[in-house]
Amino acid sequence: MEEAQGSSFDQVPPFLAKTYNMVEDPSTNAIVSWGATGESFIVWNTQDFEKDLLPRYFNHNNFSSFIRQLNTYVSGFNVLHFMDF
Amino acid sequence: MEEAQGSSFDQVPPFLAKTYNMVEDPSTNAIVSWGATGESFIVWNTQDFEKDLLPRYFNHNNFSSFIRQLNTYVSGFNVLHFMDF
DNA sequence: GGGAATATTCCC
DNA sequence: GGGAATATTCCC
Repeated sequence: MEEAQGSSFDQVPPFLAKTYNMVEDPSTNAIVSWGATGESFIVWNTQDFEKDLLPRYFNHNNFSSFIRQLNTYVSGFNVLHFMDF
Repeated sequence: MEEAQGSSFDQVPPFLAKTYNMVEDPSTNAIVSWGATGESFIVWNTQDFEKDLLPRYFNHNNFSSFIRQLNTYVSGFNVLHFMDF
């Protein structure tokens, strides 16, 4: 074995690890959750997502800032759906 | 007159304008205030400064992050004093 | 969407 | 202290 220490998350950029954890957390599935195939995630409540969830993981509560950085990592991918009420 | 619009603060980097306003505010003089000559500022209570004041102006509450950026603007200057209790 | 400016963190 | 990586904002 070459690398023995740390989880595989150590090699994932912080932004992606945080986003994964944020979507993964079952306690917030009413706000954001994985899509049916697990290849997308769905923001069910944009207001709660940006004002409540984002600041738990990031230093801001702006949806657009989240999208800006998401685009730097997954540009061109169809990884998220939005839902507004 | 060349430039007619906006205050002179428009030309000041955001970090310096925020820092100026933060120090200038008389209501927080117990936490941070100008030094006697007005050429320095004094942090009287580091805990309150970083946990209460910084987040009002910046996206963090870390003293070291504040100092890091201060150094990019005023490197080599003797502009602040610290006081710990 | 993304380039660029600025901010924040991380680490030496 | 500050270089570099990353994050956040600003603006097109």
